[in-house]
Amino acid sequence: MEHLHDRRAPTRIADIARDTGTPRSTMYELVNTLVEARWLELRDGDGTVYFGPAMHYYGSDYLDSVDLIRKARVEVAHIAELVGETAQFCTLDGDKYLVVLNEPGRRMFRISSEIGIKVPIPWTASGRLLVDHMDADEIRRFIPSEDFTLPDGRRIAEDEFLEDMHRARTQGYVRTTALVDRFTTCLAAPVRDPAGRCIATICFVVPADTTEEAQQVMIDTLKASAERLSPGR
Amino acid sequence: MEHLHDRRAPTRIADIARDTGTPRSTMYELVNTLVEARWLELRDGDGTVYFGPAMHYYGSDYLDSVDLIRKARVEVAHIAELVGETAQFCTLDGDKYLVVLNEPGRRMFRISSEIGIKVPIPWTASGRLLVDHMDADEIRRFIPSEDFTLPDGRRIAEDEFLEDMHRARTQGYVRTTALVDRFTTCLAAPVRDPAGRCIATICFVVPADTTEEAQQVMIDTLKASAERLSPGR
DNA sequence: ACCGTTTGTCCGAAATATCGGACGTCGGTC
DNA sequence: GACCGACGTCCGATATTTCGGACAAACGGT
Repeated sequence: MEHLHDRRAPTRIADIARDTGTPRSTMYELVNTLVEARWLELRDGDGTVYFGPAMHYYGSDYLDSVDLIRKARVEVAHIAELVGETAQFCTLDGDKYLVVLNEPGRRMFRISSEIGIKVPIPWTASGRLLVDHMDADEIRRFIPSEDFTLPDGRRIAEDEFLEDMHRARTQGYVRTTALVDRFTTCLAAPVRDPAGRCIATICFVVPADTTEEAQQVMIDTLKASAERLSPGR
Repeated sequence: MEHLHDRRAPTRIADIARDTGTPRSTMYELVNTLVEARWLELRDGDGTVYFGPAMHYYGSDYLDSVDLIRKARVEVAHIAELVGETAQFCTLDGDKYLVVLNEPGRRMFRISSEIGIKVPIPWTASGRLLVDHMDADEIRRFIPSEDFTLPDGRRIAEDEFLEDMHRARTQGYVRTTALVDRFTTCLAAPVRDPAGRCIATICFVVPADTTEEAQQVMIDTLKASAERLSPGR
């Protein structure tokens, strides 16, 4: 299952066996068992398998069972529809950033969601909010050093990151441009627990050439949503 | 996992063991393994377990991988936001009706979704569309006789069902009131394949006292969405 | 038509998980 | 303070699954 999630594509059984180092005969038995239970599904008739409907049912049960996520679903759907851009709800998972909810905007430009994919904290706007309760030392210990290197090889200076973080805390939102992707801007606002600690973020992913006025509207929208999601406020 | 899905609530390990007839020690080992993999999650500190985040990630991958469902997500989110009522996307699973997508409306009146729960076809509005390619004989063979009995004991006459079905086909939508629940009206429109066969439905679940004008707007909305979802049209 | 590769199934030996019971701990009740 | 039931862990015997190799069928390129 993990392998399929990483590949994010229907995969042939023999390939799964080879790439995970599992004996072929074992993988065939395993997959057949899981297909019967509808955890997996045979696709296309070309012998590939991928996740089946049972995963969706169980996943929905999970979403409904977590209070904050259930509320966030409503907010994310609402603001994505309102603004027409891709909206997300994100948290930390260990020392990585994680997209929990993704609602694509009307713009059809990125189909694949990144739900469940872990990303280095410094690569993201939300990351600057999610660690803003730590001081410089704690952050250095918490975020692996290599995570400050972007996919294109550029390196984010540590004090630049800390500066972003402090500005974000005073402004109540954060904006980053051309971090992971040259043409994308991210806008994020913090969801905070009663102690003021950022436990999640809600954000927009928009083209970098979006007008400043439009971005201001989005920032206000995000702040309002984030406030509604912050427990005990 | 199936047991948790049926119960739809965090459950204590010992209860799962008892109710599924599994030895207690086995269930403890099993649950601990799955908790480590984040397929399950310990809740509340009261020793209950329920689905974990991994199920959500895998479920999202499934939704993204099925073309019709991916498109339906956009439609359902859109019309739920537009109208402010609960919208759903449904299909058949064997001889049962199944909610695949559920987007709650602004009305907060039913929190729990029914995603992945199977329901007898005659209990639903959509059911009258999903079998409308069959003749009376085929339907009699396809739908178990006991499924024509509603939860409150009333029985739906077979020719009444057939009549509903034919009316639905000519009108392009179906409306049912007080079927499963005395105060609820369902409005549904068919998603059809190029051969004209109903492969899914998109529907609203609204209070029975919703005005006729509002319902007409919803019906038009549903028909437009269903048309957009119908492949090869 | 040929041959090398991939696919899916089958088998017995070896590795692993399950089972059922025993046991210590924890909270409530009388 | 003694008793009771529920929780969680541990253990050896037993049942199940995995493994690796063998094999036939299907496929693709020359």
